[in-house]
Amino acid sequence: MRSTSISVLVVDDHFMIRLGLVSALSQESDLEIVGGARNGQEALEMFETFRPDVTLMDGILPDIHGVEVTRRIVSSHPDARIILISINETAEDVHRAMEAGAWGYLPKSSEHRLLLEAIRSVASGGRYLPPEIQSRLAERSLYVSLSDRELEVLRLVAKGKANKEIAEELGVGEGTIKTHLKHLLSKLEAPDRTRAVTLAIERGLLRL
Amino acid sequence: MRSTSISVLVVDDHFMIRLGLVSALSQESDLEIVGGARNGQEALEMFETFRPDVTLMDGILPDIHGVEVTRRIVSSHPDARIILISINETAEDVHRAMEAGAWGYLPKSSEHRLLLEAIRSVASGGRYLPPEIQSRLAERSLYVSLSDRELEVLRLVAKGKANKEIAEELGVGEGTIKTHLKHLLSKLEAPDRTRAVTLAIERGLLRL
DNA sequence: GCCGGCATCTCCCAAATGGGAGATAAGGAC
DNA sequence: GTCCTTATCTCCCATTTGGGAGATGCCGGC
Repeated sequence: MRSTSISVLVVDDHFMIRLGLVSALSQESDLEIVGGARNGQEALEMFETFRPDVTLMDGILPDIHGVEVTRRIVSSHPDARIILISINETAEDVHRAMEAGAWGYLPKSSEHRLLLEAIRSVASGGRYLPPEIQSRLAERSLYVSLSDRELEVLRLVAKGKANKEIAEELGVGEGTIKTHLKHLLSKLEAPDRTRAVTLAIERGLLRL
Repeated sequence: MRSTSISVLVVDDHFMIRLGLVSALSQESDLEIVGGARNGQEALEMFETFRPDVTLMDGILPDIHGVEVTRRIVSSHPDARIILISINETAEDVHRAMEAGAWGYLPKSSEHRLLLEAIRSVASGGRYLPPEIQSRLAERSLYVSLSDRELEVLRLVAKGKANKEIAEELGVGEGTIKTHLKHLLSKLEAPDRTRAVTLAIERGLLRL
């Protein structure tokens, strides 16, 4: 981490967003953009190459989820400073980003000032969360974690599979699937399987 | 429409995208950005004020859907040239954008060159669709239109409502809801209500 | 060792779901 | 006028769903 200027790596598959970020940061004398990655693979490679002070990472990438990329980078470089940027501002999402080792979270609608504030704050070792998200994070009673099996079942439910079909596909009894369903319905507090799917999508547990 | 330069209105709720577009266009001598709107309401007002040659419109806006904003502008100004920009590149989406009167469609991942090409093409009276989308549009056998009522029912299904609850909410008999469901299931070729919801989301018919 | 979470399985049973078939009425398109 | 779509309704009925209340074996944490 050089004292003279903060090096920044931008990771986003949308050209327009990369351009917006670059244009916002290039006006600042203490920030220097060292690279722009279009997907998770490129992000991992570029991180190794440039070792940026701060990485701005989009949540949704064509290959790997941004949270997963963050997890991988942090596991090999615990001192990495990553700010996740996402359209999706659910408490779920933020929670998982933080858990993965991100140091900041920015909604895509953030103004110039907040963006710079976040980068500088994170570069100097601080955390950054937008105020309205901090408060929502506090009352995150809605945070639930589904087991791998439950998530797998839910994914098949989202595909329109019936319990019996899911049972065949996973090679277990139908009763087992019903039990998993029963558990995940109660975890998500969903009245039925359809709402369980839409809730899981809303909370970022499931992707279409 | 001035012959000297093309005036452009940018509509997007994400600051970073607006910045990206502005920075991409400001380097071009024949393009002039006359305004940036953050939502549908602002877009309508700004369009009236500036009468831009070309409007770049995001598909997802906080208040009204971009396609709907397009429809409204075009209905009062049939000569409006609007390019829809979206993350979502389903044939469905493009089809509805075109139907609403848009003259072009751009994925958010589009590079600089395509963006400028689209603006200039549309400003001079042409249409613009990315090549890979044109071909997909041709084989859009999957395009189905749900009636207003069917969509309303499906929205409530996505919320986890049972047929009986939906019937009460809409003030009709439960049998009626079942018929609507039956019709929309067959239109979407969905095996059950859950898959109907996820399919509708995938195809951009329904938003969470 | 004990306990909690997970995955698996077993009953029972009321309620919801979805398919089939058909009918009526209103409104628009050709 | 006829045809089509939409919305409304009515039967019937097999299958599915989801809740309740268990039990077993396994693994990891304390």
